[in-house]
Amino acid sequence: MPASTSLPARGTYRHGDLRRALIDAGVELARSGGPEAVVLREATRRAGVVPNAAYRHFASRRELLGAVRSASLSALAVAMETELAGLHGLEDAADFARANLRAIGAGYLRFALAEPGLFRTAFVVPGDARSAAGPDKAGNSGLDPFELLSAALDRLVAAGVLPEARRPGAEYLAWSAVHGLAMLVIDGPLRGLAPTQADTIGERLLEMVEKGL
Amino acid sequence: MPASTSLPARGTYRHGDLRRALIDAGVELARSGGPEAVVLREATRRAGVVPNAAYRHFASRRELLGAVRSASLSALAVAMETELAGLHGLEDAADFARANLRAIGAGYLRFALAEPGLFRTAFVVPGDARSAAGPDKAGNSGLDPFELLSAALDRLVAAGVLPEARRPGAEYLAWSAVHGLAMLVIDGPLRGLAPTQADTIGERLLEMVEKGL
DNA sequence: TGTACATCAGTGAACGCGCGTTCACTGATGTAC
DNA sequence: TGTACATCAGTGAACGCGCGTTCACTGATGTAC
Repeated sequence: MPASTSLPARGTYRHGDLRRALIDAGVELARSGGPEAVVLREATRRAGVVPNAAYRHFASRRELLGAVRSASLSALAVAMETELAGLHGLEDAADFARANLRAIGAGYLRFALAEPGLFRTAFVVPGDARSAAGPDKAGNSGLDPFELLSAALDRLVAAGVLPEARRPGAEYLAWSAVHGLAMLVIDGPLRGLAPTQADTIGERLLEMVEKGL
Repeated sequence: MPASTSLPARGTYRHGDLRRALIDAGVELARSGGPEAVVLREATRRAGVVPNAAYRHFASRRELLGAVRSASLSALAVAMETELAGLHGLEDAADFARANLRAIGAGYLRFALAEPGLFRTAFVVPGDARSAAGPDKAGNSGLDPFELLSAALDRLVAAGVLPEARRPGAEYLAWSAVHGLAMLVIDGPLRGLAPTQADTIGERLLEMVEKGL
């Protein structure tokens, strides 16, 4: 006898790890369409489950989106860490600290260009208040994107490149520059830019930040 | 006899200038809720007209949104021009050129903070291809926001502050920095920031751009 | 080791909602004679 | 100056859509004895 179309494709009544499956589906949706594409019904469809089954694991669509947002931030952190890991052969502490900050920025930009949907999702305004740092937003190092940037700036101070007096709030300046370029290129008026052009501008932007900070 | 609720509130059958009224209503919607709040049916409701009447003036919701977007860009240009007009008593051409660029940036940031909904609408990706510059996006000077920035940078070169070699593409660097801060503050993780703090960071950011450009 | 039972993850059906858009229409306006 | 008529801006009714969410349910699992 043929399986009814309304019956789940999986053989068992229980799913196994529906929460995980819904987040994964949500991430895929976010990847291809940004935060507004994270539609609860579609996520359940992809998980092979009836729509309201989601409410066993999330109180609302917003809560699912929040989980997807954390996953996106975590992916961003990993991209930044990957870029950091690529640094090599820099003996001088000052050079290393500088390269560090550049790597942070380059990783950020690279991720934004490679995964615009996830990038936009990572920065959606969370519906619930609780948006404190947490391990679900972090990369392999345990630091989230903001903390990675802070660490790079601290290293810059430690190496004597950035005067201590200019350190407070420096996150916001560096972050603004890089975030702005990302936004303009993936979503804004610089949308048409070829990836190589975007890279070039990214280089110059990081140069400007380093010089102007 | 009481007016039927489905009849228009206005006395006459013809509206007068429905196109204008729909754009105005759309701008109000964008002001309070950003681009996604520009809902065709709500705009017609506010104009006191039946939903499909909008199709006499716009081919689709997207087209209405496009008109609202142009109006938002125009408002941004005006805010920048207003800031420029406030400059006074700068004899030295170099000082003036520098103040000029700062005013452009400050106007941009001020508008983003004062009208986040319109700001976000101004930078929504237009559905139709034709997004060329046009008078509908411009301020009183006839220049749109991007052109205002370009002009300020040109002045910087003319005054000998910015080396000619660094001029090409400088728009993107300056724009990125300011746009990024705007985004982080109105929509992003810096949402909670007090306006005075935002101003302070804005100042420092413009300093960084000037120094790093 | 085997059985009874509580737990609770997922089902099935339905809800109300507001949206964008299409259709055939009506009646105010302005122009030609 | 007055009348006939074409134009086309706005009406009225309806469509299909997919969404988030609620309800009472069913049946697989794991635990207590």
